[in-house]
Amino acid sequence: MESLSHTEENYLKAIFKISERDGESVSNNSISLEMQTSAASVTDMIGRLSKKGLVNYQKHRGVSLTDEGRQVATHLVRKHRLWEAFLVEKLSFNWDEVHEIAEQLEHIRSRVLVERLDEFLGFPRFDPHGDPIPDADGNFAVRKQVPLSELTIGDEAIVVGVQDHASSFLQYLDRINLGLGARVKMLEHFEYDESVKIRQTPDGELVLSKKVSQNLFVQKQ
Amino acid sequence: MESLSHTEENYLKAIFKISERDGESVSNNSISLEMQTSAASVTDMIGRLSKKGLVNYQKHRGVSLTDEGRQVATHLVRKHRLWEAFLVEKLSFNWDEVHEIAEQLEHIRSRVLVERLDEFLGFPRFDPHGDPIPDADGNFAVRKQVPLSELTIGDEAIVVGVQDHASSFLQYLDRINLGLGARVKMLEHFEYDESVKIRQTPDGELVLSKKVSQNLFVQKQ
DNA sequence: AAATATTTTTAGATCGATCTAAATCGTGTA
DNA sequence: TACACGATTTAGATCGATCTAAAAATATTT
Repeated sequence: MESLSHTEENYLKAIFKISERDGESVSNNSISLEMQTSAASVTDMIGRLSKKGLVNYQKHRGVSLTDEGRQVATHLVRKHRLWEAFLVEKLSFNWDEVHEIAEQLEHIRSRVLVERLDEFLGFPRFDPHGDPIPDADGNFAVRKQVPLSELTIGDEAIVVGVQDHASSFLQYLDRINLGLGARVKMLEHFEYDESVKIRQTPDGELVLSKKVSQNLFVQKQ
Repeated sequence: MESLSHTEENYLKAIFKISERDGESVSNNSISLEMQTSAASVTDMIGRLSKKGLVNYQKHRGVSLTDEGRQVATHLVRKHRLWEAFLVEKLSFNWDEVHEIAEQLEHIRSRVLVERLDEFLGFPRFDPHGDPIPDADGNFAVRKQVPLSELTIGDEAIVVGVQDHASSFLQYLDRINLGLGARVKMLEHFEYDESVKIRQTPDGELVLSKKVSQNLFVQKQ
């Protein structure tokens, strides 16, 4: 396999991401949205990826990853998340600062580098945002997590991830001192605006908006 | 300054390298040789770099880096060598395995990443091959080093660098256990083939070919 | 089902990076 | 000095990645 361009890799990653969210078959439109590019460019690139056996494609029928395409995509996700872990754990970056840099680092080509990095980091299973780091075979750890908004009164849980990765959200969480690993207990749902009140043990009580509570993943205790 | 393509960066690095070796003004030919590309491509790229103010150029007159071009080039060298140090010091790569990977990593764009990496490595002043790592302002440490071949009988010295970076040379040095930091004493010059005999303290005596002794840098004690 | 809207593809262009082949420039030597 | 050779530039093409505008296909709505 001749090696892929950064662009081709980015398309594969986008298709992977969309099909995780919306199902196997992905529309041209959703790709052009995700990639911030024109539909015409997508059609063009899909043709090239199809010729290389990385996606299944018939005109007007949507596109899906082949096994090989999925493997490339998950390896990119693996690299991206390992680099994010490196930046946060070793170079003291904050979790809202690492995406852009990892977006570049994920294209570095060296199988042994990735495995050495994994080892250097102590084989982390989740990245700084709580997203699972796939293993070398592309398998993702699964965790029974739910949005914090879905806890019922009295439930106790631990914050394990975020749905939204926007800097502004991550910085907000820093500001209220609610990060991964925080222990929380659901105290109250307010019907009016669907906000919730929680107790963060041991700190104190917090009211979180609907948007915030839906974008935090927790694992029930 | 809009950011440069990898290709543009590679040209700047090549021009920097050649002008370090052969003097300020660099010929199209030497660039095409260094970059393994056609003379026509070089003319084309030189035009673009010139338009961006990174090189001084007049037709048929050779090319030289502007201050800005030199700054870009030294920053690339800085990144390359810091990443090499990282790969060897932190990820246990051997010194003959890191060039290719650093060649990719040097293009990662993030000023703060470079400074954090430098700090993480403890502000190393030399890379795993003994080459100086320029500081953030592009200044290179200078060291009064000479090729081992130039030592006179009785001179004692420490191996501080290599001229040739070829894997085969580095692996040969590993094989004979002569690495950076080795203490050596010049014992004898053989006129016949210009090989030399040295004592490596405390290990023992070694005969090195002309080629090897010319490609090892030492610092007299 | 027909009309309308949306999505996708095609056509045709541009731009960066590259090539080969041909033309031109510059220099050292006969 | 003029010629010839090597170095450099120009001309013209290709390829990947992108765009806009127009055409075609599909989906939705009345």
